[in-house]
Amino acid sequence: MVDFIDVIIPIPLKKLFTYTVTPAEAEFLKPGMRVAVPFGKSKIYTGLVFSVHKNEPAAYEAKDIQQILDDTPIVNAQQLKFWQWIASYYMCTLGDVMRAALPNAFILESETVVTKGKVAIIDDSVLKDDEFLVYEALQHQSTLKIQDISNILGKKNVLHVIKGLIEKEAVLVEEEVYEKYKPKLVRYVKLQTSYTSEKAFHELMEELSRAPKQRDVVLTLFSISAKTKKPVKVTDLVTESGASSSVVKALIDKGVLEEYHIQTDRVEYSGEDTEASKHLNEHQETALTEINSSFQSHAVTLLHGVTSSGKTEVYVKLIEAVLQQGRQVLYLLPEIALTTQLITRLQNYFGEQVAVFHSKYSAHERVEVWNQVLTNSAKAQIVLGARSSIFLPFNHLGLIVVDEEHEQSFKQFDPAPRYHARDAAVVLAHLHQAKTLLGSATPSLESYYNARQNKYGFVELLYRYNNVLMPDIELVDIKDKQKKKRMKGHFSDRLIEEMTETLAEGHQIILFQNRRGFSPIVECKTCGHAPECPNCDVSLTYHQYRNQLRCHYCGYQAAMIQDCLACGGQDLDSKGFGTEQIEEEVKILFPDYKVARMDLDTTRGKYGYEKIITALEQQEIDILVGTQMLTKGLDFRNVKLVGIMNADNMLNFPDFRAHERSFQLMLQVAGRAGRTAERGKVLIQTYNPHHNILQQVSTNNYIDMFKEQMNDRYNFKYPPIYKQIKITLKHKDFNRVETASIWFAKSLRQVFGDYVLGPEAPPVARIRNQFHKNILVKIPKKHSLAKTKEAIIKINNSFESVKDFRSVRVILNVDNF
DNA sequence: AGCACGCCGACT
DNA sequence: GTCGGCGTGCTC
Repeated sequence: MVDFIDVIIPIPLKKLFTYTVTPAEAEFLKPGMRVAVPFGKSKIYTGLVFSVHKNEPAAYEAKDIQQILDDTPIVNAQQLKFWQWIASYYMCTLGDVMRAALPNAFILESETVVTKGKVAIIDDSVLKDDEFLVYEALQHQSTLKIQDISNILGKKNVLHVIKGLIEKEAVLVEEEVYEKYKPKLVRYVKLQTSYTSEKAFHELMEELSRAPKQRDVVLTLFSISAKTKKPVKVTDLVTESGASSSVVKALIDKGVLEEYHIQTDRVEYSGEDTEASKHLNEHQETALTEINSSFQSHAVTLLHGVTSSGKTEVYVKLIEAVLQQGRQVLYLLPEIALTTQLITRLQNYFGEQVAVFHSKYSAHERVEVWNQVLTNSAKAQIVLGARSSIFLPFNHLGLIVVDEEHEQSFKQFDPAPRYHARDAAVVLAHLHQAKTLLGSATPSLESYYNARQNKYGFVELLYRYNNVLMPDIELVDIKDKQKKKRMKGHFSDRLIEEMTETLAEGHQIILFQNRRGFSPIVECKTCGHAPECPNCDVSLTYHQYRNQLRCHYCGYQAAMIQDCLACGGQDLDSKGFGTEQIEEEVKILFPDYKVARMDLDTTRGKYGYEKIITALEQQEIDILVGTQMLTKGLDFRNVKLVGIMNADNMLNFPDFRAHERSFQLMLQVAGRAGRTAERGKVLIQTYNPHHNILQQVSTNNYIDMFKEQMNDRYNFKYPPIYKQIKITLKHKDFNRVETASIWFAKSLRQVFGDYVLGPEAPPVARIRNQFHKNILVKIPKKHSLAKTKEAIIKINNSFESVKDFRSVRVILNVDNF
């Protein structure tokens, strides 16, 4: 009887792949272990064991596995279930999920390595030019990688050359697999055991009397180990003794010292002792009690707590209780809010038990966190992480906190799986029979709706900490101001007044400029021509600080043009206004104050973001101009005034959630003002002060906003009343996407009728030289989501069997908002 | 997704 | 006449 395993391969193929294993291997292998498997003609991939069985595949002969990579599973049974849920709900393959879930370092890939062939000397004349170059390079270097050969030949396609060389037996190729993760080892030294006796030690000192440096090192080592009674690191020894590391090396070579290595963690917390969690005020206390009782009847509870109400302290109390039961906690945050501010705050309470996991971590650091969670290490009882941390190998999860629940960045858009971390977290918690707490000052409509439907529990926290008043929000009609000539650039007289006053009092100011949808473009005043991206259907945006034109979609950059490309006119105008222009204007209006800017450009570096935040905290900045980034969970004590430069561009954004988002964004930004004793002030400049959303923002009226928006959602068949799936088709040939999308939409209409919208070209119809078409399927609550997806998959399958359509890329995006 | 196999234009 | 372009099909 032969044994088989089914494995997941990290490529977007719908099937699992079956390999043969020996009975001993079948006994050893468990689902969740990694194996190296041959795949295709020559490649070796990392597969993840999904099941071990004895069903021989009928249609083909299974290959043998190459190697087993783990001793114990690195993915547990609950995760595999979770992966399957993600794959089926978000309509992607298990391979896609595997790619997203496992730290990169776990996924080994083979690399083709070229070495010298058996025939020792080859007659040069039989080799072609390219072949000779490779052959010669191998005389100097024992191995070459495909990439090296590409570089040598200056070509991309080198496979033919290699093939020719193999035929002539001039080279051999092998597949080499690299273990990407190497534990970080720290060098330690100790005295050789033969010198540990007092007598031997004295003799050693005598012996070293003529080598004073070495003697010093040995003495230092002796004193450090006497003091700390712990292993001594080489680095510590070097710093303490002031000797160079070559002295230490000499001692090791002599056999006086012995060198050894201990595996260490890259991710280390070196903080003070933990402090006790704060006492809650009466409102927080009530909220906590309500959350706990809500958890009795609901697995998910939404906490609606206004900005600065002290939600974090409530979370801390909940987390403490869960930790006491010996269960793990996952604390999810939008990437951008994962700043040192919150991390240190939690570390102050929970010390070493907090592990952090986000995209700025290196591959190795991620593996370490993964392993800590997997082994339920004391160092990872609380994981603080961005959306991808839902994939960590939890085994005793007791609570998931999703903070800033309304943030759209919880949804993954680009590579599959296109999951929403908040929604996936609810499912994950369910698998662990854990509770989920969603927290926000401005809940998403879908969560609030779920709470009103009693699907989720609901708790409110409506008082700010220390009973600070909510900021006073004032709307400024800039249309009127323009008419009366009271605008200076983009600043109304009201805003300038308030700014002057605030600065005079020694407080700080935040100016918010929503960049999206309103970027500075360059336009010729003579002919109206604006330079466009050669790869995408968008105008290029002007970046002052490097005097460049850039495309936000594909990253294309060009030098700023001197004269119009169409008519040669010299009079160019940079339209629109971004953060840069606001910054310039502020500098002119308030030359005596320090202005800084926070947007994608200024926060690019590794600590760029932290630098600006710290500068603001230290009050080195008086006025901060920024984009959305400003909204995310930052706590600035001294900011008193917040100015929203233009509310209209977000309100008019072509998206069914534009109003909801504007409301959330404005209230979040407003929340940055006056977080301590003094009441903050918010000025919102707009052309349309009577807009309902602005009225609701100014009165902080969530309920009205909710009711009105829900009414729209109901009327126009949008989420959360209807579910929706977006289907995007991409191809470099416009006509092909056109016909393909019409065909696709027509097939969908045969099943779903009027619930299908499109095909429609998105606002930017061409990105990276690919034309896009969107089709939207709306699914009423009464229809089964599973059946709908089945039908879509069926249509997609027949679509793919049409020869002309096969090269059209189809992207399915479930809950595409 | 890669990667090999197979059929048509621009160079010696 | 070849070299190399990328359309099509398969991967246990």
